Amino acid sequence: MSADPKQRRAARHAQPPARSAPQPSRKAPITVARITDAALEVVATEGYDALTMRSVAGALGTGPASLYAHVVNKADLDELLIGRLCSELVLPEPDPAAWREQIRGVCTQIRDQYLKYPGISRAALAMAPTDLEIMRVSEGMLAILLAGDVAPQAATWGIDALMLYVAAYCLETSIAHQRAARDDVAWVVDRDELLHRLTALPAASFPCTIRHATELTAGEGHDRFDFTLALMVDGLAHR
Amino acid sequence: MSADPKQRRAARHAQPPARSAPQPSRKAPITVARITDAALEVVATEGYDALTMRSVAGALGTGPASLYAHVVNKADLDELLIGRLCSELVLPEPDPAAWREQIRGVCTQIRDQYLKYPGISRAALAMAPTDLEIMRVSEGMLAILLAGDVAPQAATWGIDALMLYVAAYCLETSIAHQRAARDDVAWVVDRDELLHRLTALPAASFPCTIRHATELTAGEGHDRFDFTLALMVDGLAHR
DNA sequence: TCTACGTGTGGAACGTTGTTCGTGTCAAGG
DNA sequence: CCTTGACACGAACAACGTTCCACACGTAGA
Repeated sequence: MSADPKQRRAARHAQPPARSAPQPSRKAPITVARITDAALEVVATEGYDALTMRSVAGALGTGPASLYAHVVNKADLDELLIGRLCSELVLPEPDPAAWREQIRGVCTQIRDQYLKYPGISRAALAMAPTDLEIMRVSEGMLAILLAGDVAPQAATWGIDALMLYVAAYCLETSIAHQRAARDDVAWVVDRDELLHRLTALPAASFPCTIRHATELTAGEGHDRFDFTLALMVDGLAHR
Repeated sequence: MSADPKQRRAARHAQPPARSAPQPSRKAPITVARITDAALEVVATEGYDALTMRSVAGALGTGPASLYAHVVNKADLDELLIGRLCSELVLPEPDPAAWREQIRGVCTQIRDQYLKYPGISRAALAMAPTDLEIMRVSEGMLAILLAGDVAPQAATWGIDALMLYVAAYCLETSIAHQRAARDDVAWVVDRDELLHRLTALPAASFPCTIRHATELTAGEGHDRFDFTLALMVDGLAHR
């Protein structure tokens, strides 16, 4: 194996890494897979803010310097994590009769993966969509939309918009969740409190907000998400 | 004025700060406004990553500790910046005949403000929409949509989706811009290079991506943005 | 078999970040 | 005049990403 980790990253991007001998050497050496697993564990239990070089190194029982033999940066680690997440998505065989449900299904999978690892969508937003696993997901979604007879240009731009929205939505709800978990109990969840705040606004400046405070605070679970997804998907159907 | 900066933030949120004596004390004291100005200057010239307590303090000719008498956190500073940005948006008087153009106009203003301060949309995404200036914008957009006869529930959720998308879009393009500015010249802008990469993918795994590589790399300027905005706004009109 | 080497490991350290402590300074009130 | 309170800021602390360098160890060559 090469000594320069940048060359290793390049080697990772060359899709089939040939078939190197798995080399099950004894005594648990540090590998990229183990680093990725430990990092995802950290994010799942403590959130993305707690994802530090030191925290993953600690989970592996070593120091932070040991990671840099396998990973270029923290940005590289982020790329690995998103790649792993994307690799676990199941892309359906395109069915022209059910293309809307299929895309919604893929987006819901992405949403659930993001929310399973709170805050990781921030890494997804700050990353160049160069990764092969991400392109695999894009390819799958593109195939579904094309099977649904969506125009190619609308399909590509629509996929871009969908992925951006899903990531932003998950980032927002992740932040709201962990804020609610930190500041005592149920801070955002308490709809009555939020509704009271809205109606307490100055009536002269916020007439619409006050009149429709119930709609502003409405939505259980992922109603908002489902609405926006349907909005965009149905829009793609009509052009 | 109170000594505890948290009380000051609370005082800022109480909308009309009464009419305290302006107290034009001599010798340029540090104020929240001056901090906000200096911070926006830093972001505009060096990007959001360079926005440090030390950098704004340096721009003000002092040390970082001086800021904490006027600002609770860096998160509080972010909130101030977004509030300032929102306060500079002009909200049109709702015109039922032109509501689509009006929302697109507001979203375009938000976009241009975000892009004027590269990377600041990250702060917008990571913030609770509690701020009064943000609510002023929401109120304005809600008034426009309601004037356009959009159903209240669709209007509120649609505004949420629009603002999330605009922020995510600006974050992505800001990152792409500064990556292009750092890594030599034109790294992302070079469409031929990108197209070449796409067509170099394994044809067996990426048939759709390769076939529609031109559509994937298409779009000058904000074509993608305009497409998605039209997609969502037109969708809101039909429900 | 011994030896030199390359490779992965990890303790220590550097520079930078957000944030706090404590001291100094200056204007207003008694 | 002195006291008092608020403000400014140098210094420091903990934690972060990252790098340097010395050490251990399995393997190839003499």
